[in-house]
Amino acid sequence: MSSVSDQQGKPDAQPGDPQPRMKSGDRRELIVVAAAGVFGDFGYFGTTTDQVAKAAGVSQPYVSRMFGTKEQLFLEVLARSLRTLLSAFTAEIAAGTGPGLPARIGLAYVELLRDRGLLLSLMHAFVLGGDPAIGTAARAGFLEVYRLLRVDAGFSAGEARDFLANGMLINTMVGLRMSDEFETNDLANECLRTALPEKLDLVLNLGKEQRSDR
Amino acid sequence: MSSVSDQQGKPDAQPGDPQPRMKSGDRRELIVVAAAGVFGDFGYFGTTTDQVAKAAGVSQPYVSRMFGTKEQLFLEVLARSLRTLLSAFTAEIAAGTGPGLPARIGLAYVELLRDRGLLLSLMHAFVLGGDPAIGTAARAGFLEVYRLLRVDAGFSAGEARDFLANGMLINTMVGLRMSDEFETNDLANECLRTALPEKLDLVLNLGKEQRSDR
DNA sequence: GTCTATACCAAGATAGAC
DNA sequence: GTCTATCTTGGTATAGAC
Repeated sequence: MSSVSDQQGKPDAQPGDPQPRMKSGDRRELIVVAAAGVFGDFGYFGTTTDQVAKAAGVSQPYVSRMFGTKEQLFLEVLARSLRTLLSAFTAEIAAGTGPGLPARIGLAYVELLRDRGLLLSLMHAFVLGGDPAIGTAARAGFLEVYRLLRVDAGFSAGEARDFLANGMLINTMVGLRMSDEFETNDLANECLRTALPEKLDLVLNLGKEQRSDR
Repeated sequence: MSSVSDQQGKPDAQPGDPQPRMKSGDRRELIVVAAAGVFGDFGYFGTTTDQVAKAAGVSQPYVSRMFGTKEQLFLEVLARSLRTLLSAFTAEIAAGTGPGLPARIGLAYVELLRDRGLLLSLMHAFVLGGDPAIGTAARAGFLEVYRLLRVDAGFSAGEARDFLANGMLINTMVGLRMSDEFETNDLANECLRTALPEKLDLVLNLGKEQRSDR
């Protein structure tokens, strides 16, 4: 997946560099993806539209112009995150139900960590349930995931709970940057290993990236 | 537990009402408790010092004056939340280890929902692990809880994980205000019942309060 | 110890050029 | 479609009175 500005043969997002013109929809997608990363790190209120703009390599007013409000942008990030998650799960279900499904959906979930900020943006949305717009969308999204697990995937109520509980724990530990302590703290080490028996390396690599771009 | 201003025989926190003088430490505690509620609803960045001041019935500059910065205030809320949680767990351990301990600690955890904003403030802190000050404190707190479970309470790694995972799921559903949908949405209903086999009413009552003071 | 008034800054959104 | 310049608001922190 080459970065968009490669089509011009130029490096990404140089500060004052005017961006090449682009179809509105493509640029929109680009900004939403960049926004997911920033919202994942700082949450809805903690993120500025300028941070998003910088991450996407466009000007701050352009972000406002394109999405109207920061809230609208966040809602689009949320929608994209849920869409991606639901289709990843749906793909596993389509690949066959049966005793192996929970494990496969679990792996698919962890793989979503590759999509920078996807799960963390969701998590930030989930803890803002009191917000009129965000809370409504977040609840609906969570319930849609629950429905998919129970109905489409055929999980029992207990299986769905266990799955979601583990997911929330993983999200929390990623949000906590627990991987920062992986080598230096035995408890952190064990905690990560226990919560992520598979794909531990994914979280650790993620942690390195995060540390380097602060 | 009577509210502090009752000692004056007056109703709480009237808008322009100058607050009675009080020992600095008492007022501090009062503000930290009020702040926990607000931070729990809106998170660190989403909360204004003015909201906290209103909730505590003092003036906004007084909050700044007393805590220096919003960050310092949040760190004190975080510290108080962790202290309360750890001593609740410690009390259960002191009451006896053995096969019943996990269940008792689980109940003690859910009881913490009575302390408005306690678990939600923690949750907001956990997803801000990238913040230099908050992240550091949050990681240390989380690991201290993990240590207590593994060492003091004698949980196995798997038990500790299961316990924490369920805790994070409960926090998430509370943050999501899932209880808003309890009566109208069958999936939400089942999801809450499954995650909170005990003390479901506690979350539902909490939900009512939250809805009424928005 | 607590308030009122205010300075100061950061951030979201708008206007208008290109 | 995208930028620069700017208006406006809201929020933190400070000064100073009581």
